[in-house]
Amino acid sequence: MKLTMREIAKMAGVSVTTVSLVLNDKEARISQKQRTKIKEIARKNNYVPNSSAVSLAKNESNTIGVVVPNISNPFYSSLIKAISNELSKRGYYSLIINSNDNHENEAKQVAKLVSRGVDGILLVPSNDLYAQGTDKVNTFLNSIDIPFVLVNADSDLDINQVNLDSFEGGYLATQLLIDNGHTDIAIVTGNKGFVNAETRLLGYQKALADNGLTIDPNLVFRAPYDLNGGYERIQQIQQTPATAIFFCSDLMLYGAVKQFNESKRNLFDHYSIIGYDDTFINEIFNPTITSVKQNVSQLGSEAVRVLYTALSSKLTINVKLDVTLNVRDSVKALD
Amino acid sequence: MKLTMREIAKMAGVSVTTVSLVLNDKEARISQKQRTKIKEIARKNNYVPNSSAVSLAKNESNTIGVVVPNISNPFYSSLIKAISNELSKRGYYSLIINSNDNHENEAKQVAKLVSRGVDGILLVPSNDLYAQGTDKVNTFLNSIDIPFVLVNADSDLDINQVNLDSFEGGYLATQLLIDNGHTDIAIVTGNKGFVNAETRLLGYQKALADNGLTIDPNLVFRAPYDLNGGYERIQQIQQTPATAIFFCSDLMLYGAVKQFNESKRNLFDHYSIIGYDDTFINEIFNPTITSVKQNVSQLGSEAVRVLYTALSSKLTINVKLDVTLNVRDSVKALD
DNA sequence: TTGAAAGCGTTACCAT
DNA sequence: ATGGTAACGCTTTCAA
Repeated sequence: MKLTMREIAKMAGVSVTTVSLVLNDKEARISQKQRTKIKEIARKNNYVPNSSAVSLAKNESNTIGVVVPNISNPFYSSLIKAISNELSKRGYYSLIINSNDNHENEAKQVAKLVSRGVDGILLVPSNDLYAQGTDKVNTFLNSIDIPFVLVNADSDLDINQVNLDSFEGGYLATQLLIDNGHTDIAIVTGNKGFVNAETRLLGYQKALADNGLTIDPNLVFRAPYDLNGGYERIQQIQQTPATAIFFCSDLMLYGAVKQFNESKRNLFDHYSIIGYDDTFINEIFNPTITSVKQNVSQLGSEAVRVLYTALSSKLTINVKLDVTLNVRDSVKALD
Repeated sequence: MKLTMREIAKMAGVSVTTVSLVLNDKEARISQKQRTKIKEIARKNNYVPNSSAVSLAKNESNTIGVVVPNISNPFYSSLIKAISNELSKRGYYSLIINSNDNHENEAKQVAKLVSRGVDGILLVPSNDLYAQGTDKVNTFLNSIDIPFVLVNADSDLDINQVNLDSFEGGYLATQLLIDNGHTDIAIVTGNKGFVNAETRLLGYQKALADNGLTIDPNLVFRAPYDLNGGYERIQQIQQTPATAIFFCSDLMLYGAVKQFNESKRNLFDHYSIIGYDDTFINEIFNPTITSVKQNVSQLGSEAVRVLYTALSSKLTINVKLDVTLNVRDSVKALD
């Protein structure tokens, strides 16, 4: 059965203080004899500390709350994997919560996590939250009164944040299309306010401008970052002169592929295509799909690193990670 | 700052007992007046209970450990989503741990979870564990001395387990192929011992036998359930007279598609294909891919339900969930 | 209808 | 070098 320090103390004929000191490897002045004896007893009886008691006494839980919009989305699940591996490496447990991309639920979950006594929070915000506008976002962010870091999103606030460089992503993708001779380039970015949607659009626009191309607002489309978003927008894009399309998420791209398949056509025969996220499935398609590759595992480990320092210091850190292009075969030179 | 019951009690001019009773909505004999007054104070000051203290006092943590082989694998991430949503619905937190498909790490993580004081464990075992053989598996399973349920795998032991019916999956898939006139049907199942690998194979064999077809051992292939597994096996399958292939995971199937694409051929032109898991991407391919559909969210919620009853009772439950076939276009009649 | 107090398993301060 | 004990914030039994 569950053994307590008190019992070990009794067995060893010492006080609980001594046991605690020894079992926690404190630099205290305890004789080597006692040390080995106590440790031996603990080991033999297979002692495990009661973490609720430890948390209560130390007022810390060794647990980090991780809030994400959708655990099963490929991007988020890779991120979670990176985060939880890094956290576990540092001796922390992760309490992973699904906000279901709903800002009210998200707020509720964060509150519960705080009450639960987590030491800190890694917040991967929902699009639903960001769609509420900056004021709402800021109010929410400011209401979190324990150490936390905003992951995969930007904020003007002076808070800890680590994000991938979406501007660069938008720029690189667009530049590749331009380099291949395209001038009528459509973009399908996230809905108004959605996480990273504006930044990717800005990168796209800057690339066009830098190359002396005009920015045609009729080539800018918006949708949720999912299958359906792409499925619907591709139907409108066909009304435009676009020869190339930059989808700001691979899922959208797949949705477009599906739409074309349904009418027995091949999306890639009609357009040069570039996606975002570099989902593993991109190399399975024919042609293989060029996509903006985000280093998700780096995003996760940086987020943990930043939170870790936030746990013991007051200054805020703002990290922006580079992205690259994984060039494959879905972009063809326009002739 | 953090408010405690003691402070609320002081503000309300009552005892902590009363506060506790009220805030926990106990059926106790407290006047309605006090009730509203106390609740009001708590609400206004935004009181949240300290869960470490609650856990310590009640000797339960309201958290469940969930161990999975790979958080970012589409199948597991859907399962995690279902589990954690269901758990949260029942007021539990989930401590999700990645075993990285390594049985030693898996054992270590389970031990940590126990010491952490979780109320129970949902174990989705690694293939690496099952590949060690039944004895090792049983020893490990028997060593877990808190309520737990084995998820997505079978065991001869008298323990709680909930799994999808892999025999049925194998049978249905094979029957569909047979119904379409195929007699030389290759199967790529998991490696020896891998979770559900034998059962799917048995379903395949039974379907062949039931239809009076001979079971050709040369058409049985084994591989890890991943991209590479399919990529490699498809090269060997081409040496056989097979006209149809049953991949026991969609990932394997994608690997085979990739192999064909690389040599400018289309897998679906050469074979009737059926996969397993019904990953969302299957409807994006051309042709869309037929696959064995497992009701993952049901698997998750059943697992939670079983664990929930296990928390308060001693009898063990063994649940097997039906699977269905999601018939699309990748299986063609042989003429 | 309400309160006092013991107890949950630790930690950490203060003695000795 | 070691021990006593308050404290952490809550639940629960027993009394009033």
